[in-house]
Amino acid sequence: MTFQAAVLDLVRRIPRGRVATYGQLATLLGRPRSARMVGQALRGADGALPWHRVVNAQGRISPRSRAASMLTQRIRLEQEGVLFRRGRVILTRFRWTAAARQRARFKPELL
DNA sequence: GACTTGACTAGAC
DNA sequence: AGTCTAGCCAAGT
Repeated sequence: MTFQAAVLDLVRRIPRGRVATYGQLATLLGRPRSARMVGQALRGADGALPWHRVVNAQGRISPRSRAASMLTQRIRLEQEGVLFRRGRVILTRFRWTAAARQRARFKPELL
C-alpha cells in the first residue's frame, strides 16, 4: 500500500459536511511530516474522490495553479453545509475528528 | 546523484 | 492579521 493509495482511501472516508487538513490526514497515516505529500497525492484525484473536503491548517482552500478548482471546492463544501467565516472553513465546527466520528455513530443526523 | 518543485506547517516578527 | 523562514519529502528533471 503506497502512501498515495492510503491517502486516497482515507479521504474517501471523510463524510459529507466535514473537512480534514493535509497535516491531519498525514498524522492519521502515521507520517506527521508528510502534509505536502497529501496534497501531492490529491493532485490526480478523479471525480469520485471527495478531494474538496481537504483544506489547509488555517481552514483555507490551498492555492493552486488553476483558480477555477478553488472556486469549485468552496461551492461543493457550501453545498454540503460547511460554513466559512472570513474565507476560512470554521474548523472548530466542521473538522473531521474522532469525536465527530463517535457522534456520527451514535447520532448520524449530527453529521 | 544533485537540484527543483510544490493542493504544507509551525513559529517568529 | 499578514508576511517570512526553515524544515519537510516524494517526484520529476
